[in-house]
Amino acid sequence: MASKYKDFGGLNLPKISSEILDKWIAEEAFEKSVSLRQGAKPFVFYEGPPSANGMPGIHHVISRTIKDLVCRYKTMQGFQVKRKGGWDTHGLPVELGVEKELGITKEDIGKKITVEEYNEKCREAVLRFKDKWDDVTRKMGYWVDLKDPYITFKNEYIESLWWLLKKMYDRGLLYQSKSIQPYSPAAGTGLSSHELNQPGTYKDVKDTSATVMFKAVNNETTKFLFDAVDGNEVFFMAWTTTPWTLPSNLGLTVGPSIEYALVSTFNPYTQLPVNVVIAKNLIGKYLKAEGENGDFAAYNKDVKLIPWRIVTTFSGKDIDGAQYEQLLPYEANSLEAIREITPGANPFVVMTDSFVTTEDGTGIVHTAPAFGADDFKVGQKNNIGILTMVDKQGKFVDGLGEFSNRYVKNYKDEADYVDVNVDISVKLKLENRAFKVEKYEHSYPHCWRTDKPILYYPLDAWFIKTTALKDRMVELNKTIRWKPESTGTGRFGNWLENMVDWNLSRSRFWGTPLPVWKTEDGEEELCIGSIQELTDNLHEDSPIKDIKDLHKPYVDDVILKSASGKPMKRVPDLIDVWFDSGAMPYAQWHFPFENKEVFAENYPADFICEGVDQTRGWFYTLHAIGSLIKEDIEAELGADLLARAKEIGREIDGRAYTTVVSNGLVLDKNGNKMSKRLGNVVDPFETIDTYGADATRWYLITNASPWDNLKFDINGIKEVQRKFFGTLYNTYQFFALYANVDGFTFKEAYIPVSERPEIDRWILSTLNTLVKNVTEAMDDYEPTQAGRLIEDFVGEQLSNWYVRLCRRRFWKGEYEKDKVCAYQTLYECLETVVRLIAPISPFFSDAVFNNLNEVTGKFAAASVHHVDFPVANGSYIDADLEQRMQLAQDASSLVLSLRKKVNIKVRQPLQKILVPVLNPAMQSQIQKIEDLIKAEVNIKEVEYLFDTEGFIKKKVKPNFIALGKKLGAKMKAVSNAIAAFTTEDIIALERDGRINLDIDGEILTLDANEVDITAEDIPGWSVASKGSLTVALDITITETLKQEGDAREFVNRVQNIRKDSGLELTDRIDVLWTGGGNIANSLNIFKSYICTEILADDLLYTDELKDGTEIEVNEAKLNVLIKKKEQ
RNA sequence: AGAUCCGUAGCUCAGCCUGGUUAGAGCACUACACUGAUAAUGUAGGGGUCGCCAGUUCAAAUCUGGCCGGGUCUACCA
Repeated sequence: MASKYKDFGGLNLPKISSEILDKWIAEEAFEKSVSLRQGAKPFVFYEGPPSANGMPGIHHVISRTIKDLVCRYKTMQGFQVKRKGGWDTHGLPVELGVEKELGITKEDIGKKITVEEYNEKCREAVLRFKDKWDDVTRKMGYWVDLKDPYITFKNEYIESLWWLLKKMYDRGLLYQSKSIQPYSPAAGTGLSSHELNQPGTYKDVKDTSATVMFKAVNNETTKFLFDAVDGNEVFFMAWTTTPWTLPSNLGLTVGPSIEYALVSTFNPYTQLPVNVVIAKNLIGKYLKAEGENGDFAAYNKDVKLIPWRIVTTFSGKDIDGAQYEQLLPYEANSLEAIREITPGANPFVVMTDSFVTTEDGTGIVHTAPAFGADDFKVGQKNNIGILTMVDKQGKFVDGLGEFSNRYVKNYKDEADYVDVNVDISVKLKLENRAFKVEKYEHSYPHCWRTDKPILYYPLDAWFIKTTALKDRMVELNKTIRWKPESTGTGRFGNWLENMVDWNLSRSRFWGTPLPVWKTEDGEEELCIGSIQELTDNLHEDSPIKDIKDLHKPYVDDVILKSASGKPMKRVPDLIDVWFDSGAMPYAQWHFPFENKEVFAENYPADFICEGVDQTRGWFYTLHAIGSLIKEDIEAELGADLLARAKEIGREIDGRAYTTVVSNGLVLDKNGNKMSKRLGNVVDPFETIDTYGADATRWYLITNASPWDNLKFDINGIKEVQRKFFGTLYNTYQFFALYANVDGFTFKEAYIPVSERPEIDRWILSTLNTLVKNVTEAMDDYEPTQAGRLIEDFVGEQLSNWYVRLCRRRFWKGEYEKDKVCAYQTLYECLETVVRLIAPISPFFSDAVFNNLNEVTGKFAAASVHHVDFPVANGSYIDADLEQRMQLAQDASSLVLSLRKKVNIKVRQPLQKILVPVLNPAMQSQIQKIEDLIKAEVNIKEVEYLFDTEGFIKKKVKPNFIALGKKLGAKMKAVSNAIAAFTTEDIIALERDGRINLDIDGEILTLDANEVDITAEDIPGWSVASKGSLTVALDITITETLKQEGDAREFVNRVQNIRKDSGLELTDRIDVLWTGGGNIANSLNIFKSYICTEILADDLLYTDELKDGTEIEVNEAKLNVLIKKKEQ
């Protein structure tokens, strides 16, 4: 055990962190923090697996700080908190990274590079930055098990996923269907709705939009239109922001009850007279109101104002079934081609559907069934067929004339890309088929990885029928504690309400294979739920009999045998990577193949935390899988394990987690999102290395609630470092300095708090109030509040008041009871504070804790993270005491401000202050802290004024809270009456306890406790007041006071000389002085006082002094020489 | 378009749930002090139409409605 408290020798948080980190690693502090709680109730935390194929950013630090502080807090509260780390390893981010690195595209896989080699590359790439991640994890002080993480590409992990999928399959919750899916040509894969819902996918882009004219066919339905325009051409106008879908157009959709108009006008591009059909209230979007019924005859290309008139109006259902001529006929989209795909299809008709609105465009929707979910639906209903004139790489197919093989968007980043949408529009303009072409800004979804616009595309896909369990998911969500609550009820709740089935399949290479095998004719199908099942169903011709790796391409070589003996091949799809992470509660333990007991103890999670962007990501997939799989989990665990789980507080009800914290984004200091593009990304390593993990974490947590977006400003960290850690550091250093001098090691018996001085009892009361409040805040997952409370305590109460007022107790006098009280009290404060801050600030707290504990040995623990969180001792809390200390602080502040006003420095003693007391309780409160005030502001006495003669001028204000309820509407009048009170009125009110008021002829009785009476002024005195406290200062400086002031000034100068000369605190000195003029007398009178203060054995006047130091005391010049006495 | 959060001093934030006296802190700035904790500290000062407009109320930063601005998310939006 050390005998001295260690001197930090300067506040270097990064250095402290790295020393503590070394110590943790050497002592396996993390592992111990878990093993020490063996047998305790578990607090279950799930780590959302990051993908280690990119560098960690500062935004990863905030959620990990929250995760860490909660886990540390719960550990200190006595729970056992295992934290298994994890890595998300599959999916698009990895694949695209590899593609980029190898300079290949999806099409090259299997050609230029084998799938085997490609997947091997992915496997290598996926943990490329694992070291960096582990490094940031360690450096930021995030305790998570890095040695035994779950990794989603492991066979065991995949096997668990297969088990889950099989269970869903058996329940009919996994099915195949063709549907219009968001598809990323650049990535070559379909996207799920939650991938589409990643932040940043919807972007405002300017696209070429075209309002095009479909030429109507004159028949029974449209006859009334043609008749109205004397048999001239009639066009249906439709608007599109995706002209590339026009070759795939097969229909037009109108709203059945929308009012349409047939308008005669001119085509602005060709100046030809045209008759167009458009929703009546959208005419204004295309034609100026002033042009209505304009002069048709005078129109030519130089006339700006196009004349138009409404020929007739009708409703959408009137043109239901109307036919039109194909807009862009080519070989590939001919009627024959259409009917080859969809026999009996009847395209190019006008249909009705309720999804049509008149908010945009023309009220007539160009319908290409392949490229929109609504289009597909309405197209199927009306059997118009389906045309997919764009291939999976995002380019037009052959047989589309000049547009064949052109990319519909710039998917290849071609420098000389010419927008085919513009070319289509130009062509239509020339053909008198375009009415308006313009750039249109709208928000359009983009692939979350490639940043390229997605398109909607008909795909075969496998779905999980989440909608079947919607009610359960909604109900369960109501029992999950969300921080902040609104994310759960609002963002997540709404999402659940509007859920669609989970599009699970992905046509990529590196991922968990969908474990479904089919016969070639598609008649027989088998879903595999384990490796055992796979081997049990092997076909004798299967080239692979003993599978080593469940990934492609090996898994695709496995041929299974159907019930009827036919060979079965696996469907080519992989599954959504979000299923990987959403299944981690089960797969991390290789459940149910292994670890059933461990799983039972660790399901569901008590707490998870990720960024708000995970709401529709991980939070959703965890919740969905949990809800879907509940019965299977119960069945698998069996009654015994379920009962055991319940004993330790685990309840399996379908929830995968019971509390979820979703933190906001980290923005740059100007409030912009951090992005590589803007170059405003903050490097966590740099930040942590420069300012230390403690200051960084403290800043991230206390600056704003975690769910508010954080404007990250490095100056904020500097401030935290200086104000909070600097103050705490100083307080510790102060303690260590004197405790080392006096040899305080807490070996004396604990002095009962009741026997300690008032100020000790006060700080301990405040400390325990703090503990109580911090515990409440932490229990409520409000670390920001907890941190701010601690900051206030350390900065204001402990350092700035307790230590400042108590300094003399530490350096003066003998080592006796009062001093021991002071040491014990300050020690307890420090030790408690470091335990309170340990969850947020794990390094510095541990350093201070160790420094303290190594001397006192009060805890048999090597780390603050192995001890218990402080528990508030209610018997220490004394509200009266805290209140009167507040009075003392206020009174001192008032006196200091008065001194400032009259320019009398604090070192100059003054005789007294006057405090008017309004009631005996107030006097008694102040009397108890009188000595503190006197010492703090350097005055001799406090005089209480009981005003019965009207000496004190008083002010009265209504107590609005009390009176408001009673008076209601009369409040204003009464308030005015009170404001007009004379001093006599107030005296009468105080004396009688009530007064009658005449309010508009009505007599009201006003009770004394319905008003607040304060002393406002003491005539002839300089006063200051705050709240009900008023203080007057006697500024008369008598000769004695002046002499004492001189003596104090002198002491101060000598102390400075002592310090400058490098004397130890305890060194004794002799002092020679000369000069002094009119203060010489003061020094003689206060000689013994001075000697005590400066530890001088003698203070001698001499006529002449060489080598002295010249000083000035209250304008008198002296020369002083101090001599250190040898011991 | 809908949901949600945010809008209070130059900056970062309290206060709002539960309406009530003169709306508070810290940072920054200015001035003056203080200095056996000194990479500290105190006092004072400037700086606010509490985003805007209505409503409820005796009383609104606080409650209600609407609007504006910003962020995030959702959306079949052609």
